[in-house]
Amino acid sequence: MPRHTTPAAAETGSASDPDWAEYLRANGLRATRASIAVMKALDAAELPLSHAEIEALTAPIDRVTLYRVLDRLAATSLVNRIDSSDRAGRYVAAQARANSYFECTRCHRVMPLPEDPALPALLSHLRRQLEKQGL
Amino acid sequence: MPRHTTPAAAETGSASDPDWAEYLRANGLRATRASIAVMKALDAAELPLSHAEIEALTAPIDRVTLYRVLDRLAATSLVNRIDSSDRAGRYVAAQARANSYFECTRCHRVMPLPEDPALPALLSHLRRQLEKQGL
DNA sequence: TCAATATTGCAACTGAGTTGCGATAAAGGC
DNA sequence: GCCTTTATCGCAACTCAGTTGCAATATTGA
Repeated sequence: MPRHTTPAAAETGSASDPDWAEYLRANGLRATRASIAVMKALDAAELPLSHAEIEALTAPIDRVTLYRVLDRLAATSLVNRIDSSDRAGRYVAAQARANSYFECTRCHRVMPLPEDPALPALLSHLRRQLEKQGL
Repeated sequence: MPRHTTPAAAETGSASDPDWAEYLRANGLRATRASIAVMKALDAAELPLSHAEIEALTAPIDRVTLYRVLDRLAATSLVNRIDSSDRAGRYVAAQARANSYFECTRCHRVMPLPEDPALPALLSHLRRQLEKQGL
């Protein structure tokens, strides 16, 4: 159940279930098990996800395949890659991309800036971090 | 021959040869062969340098030692670490640090922005890159 | 000069991402 | 629907930046 507007909303299944296969083809990509799964996962995600996080959500897709799918999606701008100072890229579905992101220097989670609708996620993250450190 | 003002200019050798050992000690660090060599190299550098580049300039210092020296210098803010999208950090002597840097997306060299005195280096870099690509 | 403590050098390791290549699966034509 | 072309997949092996453990060594302050 994607939270935001799905582009080229060629709906197929249930009322609001975007047709990722069509979406991918419309953008010149092949509709494969892997690329569809990745789009779904990123679309459903609250925040930018790392390769490892996406891998967990889309198992059992091979990790190299996943890198390649992400590269292709990023090359077509269906997905944006954000690089983080922990040297692990984070990926966001392009239509979900906020203007800018910042990064928690404790745990390297990448999050949008305050004017963004995802602000609640950010605040609760900070709260958890502080608790954890007893601050 | 450092191009910019050396902090705590306790001069020793020839007229304008900063005493790095004193400088390091004044900042609570030990004056070791490695840390002095790194300060010299970074002070003389035109642009932020990668670990590999610094290693070449300070040979024969062990690469792990070099990582540790850079960490310590960065922790004391005598050096700033800039991370680049090619996942390799670049280092600048703190007193040489410009306000902001940008990164060549072809080769990942990190350079200061136009209001900076290092602008000429940037321009000739761009020129070389374009030539190389026949653009 | 000497003891306490930080730094060094080496080997081994981690984690993110890449490359090569044969096997497999989409897409478009018929 | 079937077949061919072409892209994608999956696996193994590899690269590159950075880290960790630890014994040997160097620096500092008394």
